[in-house]
Amino acid sequence: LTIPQGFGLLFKQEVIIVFVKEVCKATKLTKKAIEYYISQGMISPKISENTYRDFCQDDIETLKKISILRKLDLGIDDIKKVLSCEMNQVLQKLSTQKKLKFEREKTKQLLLDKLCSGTNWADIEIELVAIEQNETIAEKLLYSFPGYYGCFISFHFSRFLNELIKTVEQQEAYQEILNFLDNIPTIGFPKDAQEFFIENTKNISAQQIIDIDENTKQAIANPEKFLSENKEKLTEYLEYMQSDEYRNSPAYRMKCVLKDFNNISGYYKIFIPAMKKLSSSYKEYCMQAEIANEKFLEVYPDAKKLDE
Amino acid sequence: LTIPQGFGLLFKQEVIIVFVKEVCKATKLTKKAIEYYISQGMISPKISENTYRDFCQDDIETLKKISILRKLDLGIDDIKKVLSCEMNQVLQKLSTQKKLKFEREKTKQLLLDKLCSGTNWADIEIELVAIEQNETIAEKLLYSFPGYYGCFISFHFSRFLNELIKTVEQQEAYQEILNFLDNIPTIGFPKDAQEFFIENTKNISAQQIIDIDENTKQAIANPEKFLSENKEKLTEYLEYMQSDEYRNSPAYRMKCVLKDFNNISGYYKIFIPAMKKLSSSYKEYCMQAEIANEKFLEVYPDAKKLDE
DNA sequence: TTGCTCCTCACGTCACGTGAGGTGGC
DNA sequence: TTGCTCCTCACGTCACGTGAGGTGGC
Repeated sequence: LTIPQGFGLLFKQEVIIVFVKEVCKATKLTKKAIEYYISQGMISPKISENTYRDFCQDDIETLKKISILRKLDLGIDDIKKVLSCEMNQVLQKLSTQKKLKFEREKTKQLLLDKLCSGTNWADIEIELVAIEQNETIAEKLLYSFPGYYGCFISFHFSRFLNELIKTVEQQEAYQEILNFLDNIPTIGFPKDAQEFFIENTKNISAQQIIDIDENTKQAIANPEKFLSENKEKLTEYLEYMQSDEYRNSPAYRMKCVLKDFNNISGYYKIFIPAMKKLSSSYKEYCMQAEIANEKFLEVYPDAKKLDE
Repeated sequence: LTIPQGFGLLFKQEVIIVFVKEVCKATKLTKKAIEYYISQGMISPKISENTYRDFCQDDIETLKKISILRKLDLGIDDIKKVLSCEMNQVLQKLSTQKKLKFEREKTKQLLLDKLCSGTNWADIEIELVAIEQNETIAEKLLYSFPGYYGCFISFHFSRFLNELIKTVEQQEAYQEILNFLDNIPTIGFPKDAQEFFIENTKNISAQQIIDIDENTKQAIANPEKFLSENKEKLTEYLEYMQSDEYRNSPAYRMKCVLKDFNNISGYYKIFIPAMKKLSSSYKEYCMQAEIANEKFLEVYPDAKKLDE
């Protein structure tokens, strides 16, 4: 749909108005949908003398984008954010949120099957409680921490949150975690650090985040293999980490910001211990991680310096 | 929550009323949710003289079930069906529907990531069209065929429906399929056959359906392996298929019903050829299936009789 | 009287869909 | 005049949430 508006204006002083119906065709949206988006201020076509709306090419482009984002299940408010240039920042969180929801849906799916094949209602209910607990923590993690970091730890920890709470100790740990996460906003990231962080990590996609997590997992599960297969990369990496280039990079500054925050907020002192109490699979993972780290330091003793 | 109503009535003629608040506690539902379910006729507690509602133990049990089913994302109408003893029949379809939706969500997820990492809008739009086409066909298959059979073929074919329509021939095939599926209700399964079918297959879970499909896929992909690994089972199976026991079983009757229907409805003459035109991966699959079948008949020539 | 529970009724949500009723140009 | 498009306005959807305003028992 290209409008020969130039010709119209040039030769005849005639104004060519683009009507809704054409816009509907071009965007495959209904009239009512378009009217709704107008009412939401997402586009603002001029209104001509005869009260008809006049859509410009920009309006149509915007509507096409809206249509796509709606089909990808974004809500109107999120679409507004995406359109107003916070695109990657918003999509990153939403994509992660969808991935997390996805895992829960999978579990619910299995529960439906279980119901179908005769499992009793009480057992299903118990498992549903576990799913909800997982959801609560994962969502709070996602939105308590800025940008990429929220996506990462939310995804990282949700893996360990599928266990049923059985003991009083676990129940207490769950409460501690909720308290911790509810109070994060008050402690908060320093605002400039937060913006800096978001700006520098907004282009990392949810898939990349998962890949990073998955790689770490594999490395920890089998450190010997990881160390032998990645000798060159690791040497390079360690060199880079000790270089001035790194010390002056945004990555380094982000690391420092995170470290400070984790110390001050109680991430290390409250959150991590509570997670270990809550989830035996997480505790197990931490133990493996420690072993892997020791093996790593045996091979690369220089790396000790980096932690200081 | 057990109410000593017996005692109350026996010794004192005193009526013990169970109030909403207790029901809220017992079911973890809100008052408003409970009121809504009452307005929908899902429970009908008596109303005592002082206009207070009096919930019985049955009401509470029903509410607990409703709560669970809502958390599993069933709508109110579906829940009504489940509660009115069509449980397995409904859950089977819903579970399959969810699985299909699930796959689509996964694809949409990837599209979100693609958008995030810079893929242009037009490419995303094209892929969205493919997802919608898949959805249209899969949904129609699911609800055009009764019980287990609808679940099975819907799931079976959706695997091959992720290709983009590029040629005119594909577009035509797509239309043929839609026409075919829209006219199925008019041809229809004979009603008694349909009931018979649903009755005999309602206990098959969505997971089992997928497993069956997956097994077939594997067998076709590598027939030699399948034939050598399942010698005993296959011999047993062929014997059973030739026995009077089988000829008198519901399974046999169902097979006949299906075969007749597939001949009359145009399933073989219209639907299958159109699918081959639409989807190259399905065409490929069919060719493999034919090869596998020949190999099978080489080893078990007796099986030829079964097809007549 | 106060504080508690219970009730009904009305309106809001979200992203539109479905008419009803009226205008403007050919 | 007829048939077409355009417009606005009101009400419906789904599964409740959020008050408002009033009753009943201790």
